[in-house]
Amino acid sequence: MDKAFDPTQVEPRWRARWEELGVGHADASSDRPAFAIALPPPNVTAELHLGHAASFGVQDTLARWHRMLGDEVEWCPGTDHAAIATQNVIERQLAGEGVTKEEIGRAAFDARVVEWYASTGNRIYDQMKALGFTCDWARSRFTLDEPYVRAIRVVFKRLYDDGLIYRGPRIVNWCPRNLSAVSDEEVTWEEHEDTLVELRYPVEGGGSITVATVRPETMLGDTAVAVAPGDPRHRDLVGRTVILPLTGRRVPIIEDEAVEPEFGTGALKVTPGHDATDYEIGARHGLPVLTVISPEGRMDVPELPAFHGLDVVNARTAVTAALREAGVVMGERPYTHEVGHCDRCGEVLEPLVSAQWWVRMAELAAPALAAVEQGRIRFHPERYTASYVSWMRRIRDWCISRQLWLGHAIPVSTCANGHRFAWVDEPMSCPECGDASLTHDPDVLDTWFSSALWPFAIFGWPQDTADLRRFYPTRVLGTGRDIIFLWVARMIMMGLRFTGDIPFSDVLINSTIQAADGSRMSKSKGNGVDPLDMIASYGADAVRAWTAAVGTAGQDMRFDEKRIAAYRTFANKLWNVTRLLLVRLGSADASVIPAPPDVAPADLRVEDRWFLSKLAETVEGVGSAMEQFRFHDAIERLYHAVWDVYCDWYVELVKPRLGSDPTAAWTAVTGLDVLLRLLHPIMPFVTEECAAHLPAAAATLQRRDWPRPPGWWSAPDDAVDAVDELIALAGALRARRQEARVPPREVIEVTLGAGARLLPAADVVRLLEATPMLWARVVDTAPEQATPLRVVAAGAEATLHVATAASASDRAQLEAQRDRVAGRIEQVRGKLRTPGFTEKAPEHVVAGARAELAELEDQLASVERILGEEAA
RNA sequence: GGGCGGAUAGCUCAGACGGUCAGAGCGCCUCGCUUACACCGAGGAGGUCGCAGGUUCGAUCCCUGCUCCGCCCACCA
Repeated sequence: MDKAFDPTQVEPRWRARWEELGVGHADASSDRPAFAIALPPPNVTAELHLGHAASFGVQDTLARWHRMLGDEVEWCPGTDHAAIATQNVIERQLAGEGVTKEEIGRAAFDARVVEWYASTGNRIYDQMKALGFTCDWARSRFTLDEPYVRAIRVVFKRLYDDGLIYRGPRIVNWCPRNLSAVSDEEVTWEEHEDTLVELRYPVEGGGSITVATVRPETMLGDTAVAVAPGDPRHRDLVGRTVILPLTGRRVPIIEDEAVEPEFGTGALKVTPGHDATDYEIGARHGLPVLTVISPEGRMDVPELPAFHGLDVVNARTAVTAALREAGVVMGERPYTHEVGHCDRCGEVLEPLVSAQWWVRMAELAAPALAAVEQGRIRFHPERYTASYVSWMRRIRDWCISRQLWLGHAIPVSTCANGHRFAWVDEPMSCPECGDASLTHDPDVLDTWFSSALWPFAIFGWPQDTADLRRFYPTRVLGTGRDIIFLWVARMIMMGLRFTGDIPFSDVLINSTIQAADGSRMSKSKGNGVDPLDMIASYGADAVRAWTAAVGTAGQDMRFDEKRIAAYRTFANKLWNVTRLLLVRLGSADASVIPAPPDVAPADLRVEDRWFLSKLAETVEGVGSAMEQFRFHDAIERLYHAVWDVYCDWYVELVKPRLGSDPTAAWTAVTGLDVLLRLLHPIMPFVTEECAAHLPAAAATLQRRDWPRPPGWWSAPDDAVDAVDELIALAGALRARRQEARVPPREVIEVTLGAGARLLPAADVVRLLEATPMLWARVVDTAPEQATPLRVVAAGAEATLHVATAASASDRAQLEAQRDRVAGRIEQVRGKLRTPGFTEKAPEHVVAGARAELAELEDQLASVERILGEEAA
C-alpha cells in the first residue's frame, strides 16, 4: 500500500465497479421511495467546464446520499441537440473548408451534424464518468431521439389545437447571420457608442420638426413622427404632415404616450418595420409598416439605388451623408446605448417584421406562477424566487419558430385548399378535405421548446409509463441562474400543463465560477478550466469536494485552484489514517482489518465516548446540512471531524492501546467506518477504497446505510465534556513548551495543580502522556532543580518542570495571561453592568455571561495565586 | 431608469434565529524527517467584519444613506 493516495490508480477501478453493480440504474418496480433528478442536458456542442462540474457534482452527491437513505434513485442524464448553437459550429467548420451549407446540401449537412453529435456527446459523458457520476446511463436521452420528438409534437399539437400556438407577422429579434428569429430571452444587450443624429423634417405647409435617432438609415422606412401627448412645443404640428427627406414620402405627425418629452427634441421618428417600440406605436395608430432592411441585414430600397444593397453600417454612413447634404442634419453627438446581440453568434440583431410561430403565455404562466408563490417549488437561494415571479408576471408571448436547417420541424402542414393543421404523425393528406398536396412548415422549433418538456419527456410521456408514474415529479433541479427564464420557468409551465404536476420541487442555483481575476470563464478567452485537468492533478474526489464547498452558494466565486488542492491532501489524510488502522489492527498480510468484537458501552474509556459523542454530532450536522442543500457546511464539518477530531486527537490519544484494547479498536474502526459513509456522497472514490479495508466492507458504500448512531453515543456526560477541557490543557502545555524552547523529545515532567473539573487522575495522566508532541510524564511531586512553568487553562492548572527552559519567560507569561484574563473580566463585567442588560437580555445570555465571568475569575485567581507563590 | 447580489485576515471564501462568530483553507513565521500521512505534525503572527449615521441593553449580522464591484430587468429614439 502506497503512502500517498493515488487517485489515478483507484478511480478507474471504482468506476468500473459501480458500472458492474449497476449502482446508477434505477428499478422502477421497487417499492422504495423514489428520488429523481433530471440532469440538465448539456448542450452537445459544449464540453463540460467547472461550472457544470459544480452543479452536477452536488447532484451526484444528492443521488448517492439518497441511495444510502434507502431511496430508489433515478438520476436521468441526457444531452440537448442545441439547434442554433450546433448549426453555428457546423457552419463555421464548413466555412473553414471554404464551402457553405447550401453548397453541400441538406443531406451532407445532416451527416456532419450526426458526426459532430457523436463525438462531442461522448466527450461529455466521459467527463461526467471521470467525476464518478452515477447517472442512469441506460435511460439517457437525447432530444432528437424518436420518442422525444414524438413528445414534442404531441405538446405542439395540443397547444395548437387549444389555440395557444399561433402564427403571425410581428416584429421579432432577427439574426442576420443565422437568418432566423430568436426569442426575447436570447438577446444579449451590450453597450454601444453611437452617434445620435438630429434630423429636421420639413412640415407640409411650413415649419419643421426635429427628431433624434441613432439609426438614420431607418428613416427610409419612417411612417410617422410622434410626439408626447399634449407637448406644448409640438401641439400645433400634431395632425399635420411631414415630408420626409430623401424619399419624399408624406407621413403624419401623431401623439403617442411612448414618446419621452424630455429626450432629445421630444419628437420621435416612427419606423414600425425596424424598431420594436415603433412597431407598437404603429399598431396603435394603424400606421403602415415599411420594410427597408432585408433579412440579410442589407438595405432593401430598390427605388433608392444609392442605398439599395448596402449593409446597415454603411447605409448609416451613406444616409447620414445624404441627409447632411440635404441640410437636415441639425446635430450629431456621441451617444451610449444598449444594442441587442444574438446570444449565440454575437451578431447585432435586426428588429424586423416577420411571420413567426408564437406561444400565448398568459394561460400557461398563471399556474406556474402560483406554484412558486405557494411554495410548491422553492428556489435555493430563495432570492431567485423574486426574479422568477417578476418575470412571470409580465411575461410576453414566446417566439418559438426558427429559420434553421437543424432542429425539430414545426409539425404543421397546409393543404392546397388552405387548411392548416398540426400533426403528430406525418400526414399524407389533409384531414379536413383529403387533399394530398401538403406543404410542410419550413421552420424548426426553438431549442428551449423541446427542453421545456425534459422532466417528463425523458420518462416516456405521453405514454403512461412505469418510469413516469414512478419518477415524475422529480425532486431537485440543479442549474445556473442564467437559464431560469429560458428553461426553468418553461419547464414549470409545460410540466403543469401536460402532467398536471410540478416538474420538481427544489431548484438549486449553482454558483457562477469565474476566472481567478474575476472575469467570466469562457472558451474564447481561453481561461476556461477543464474538469479533466483538475482531476488529473488532484483526483476526482478533490474536485467533487470543491464543488460541494463552492457549488450551491448561488454566488459568484473566483476560481482558486488551491482550494481543490486542499481536498487532495484531505483524501490523502483519509487514506493514511486507514493505513494506520490496517498496520496496527490488520494481520501481517491481510488487506482487511478483522472485525473487532462488539463492545458494551460501559467498557469504553472516556476518550472513546468523547469521540463517539463528537461523531454523533457530526452525523446530525452533516445530515441536516445535506437536507438543506448546504453542501459546503457538510464538507466543512466532515473535514473537521476527520482531520482534527479523529486523526489529530482521537487516533493519537488511542494509539497506545489500539493494538491491545479491543474497545479502542472497535471505536476507531467504527468511527472511521461512519466517517467514510458520511463522506461517501461527496468523495466516493477514496471512501470506497478506504472502506474496502474495513471489516464492514460491502461491494460498494452505495449499498450501505446512512449512519444512524445509537442514542448512547450522544448521551450527556460530564466526563466526556471534561475531555474537551483536557485537550485545551494539553494544547496550552504544548504552547508553553514551545514558548520556552524546550527541545523536541526532551521529556518534561508535569505536576497537576488544582483541577477540580477534570477527569480522574488516572485518565488525565494517561491522556496527557498520550498527547503527541507534548512528551510529558505526569509525576506527583515536583522534581528538584527544574524550572517550573505554570499553565492555567480550561479550569485546570499544571506545571511543566523543565531542565533546559528559557525559564525567565515564565513570570512574564503568567503576567500576560493575568492581564488578558483581567481585561476580559472587565469586558464581561461591563456588559453585565450595562443598563438594561440583565433585564432585557434573554436569561440564557445573562446566565452565560455570569458563568463566563465566574470561570474567568477562577482562572484569574489561579494565576494570581501562582504569581504570589513565586514571589514568596 | 428599476431590481438583486457582493464588499470579513496577504489570497479564495464560511459565518442558520442580532449576545463564546471574529472562523477555515492556502500563504507567512518558529520548531520538528516522531515507523499512518512532509499531500505531515506542533506552536504562532495576522482582521476597528467597505464608509457614515440609526435602531437596540447589545450589531459583522437589522434600518437609512454613500462609495466601489458584479449581475438581471426595462420600448428614452
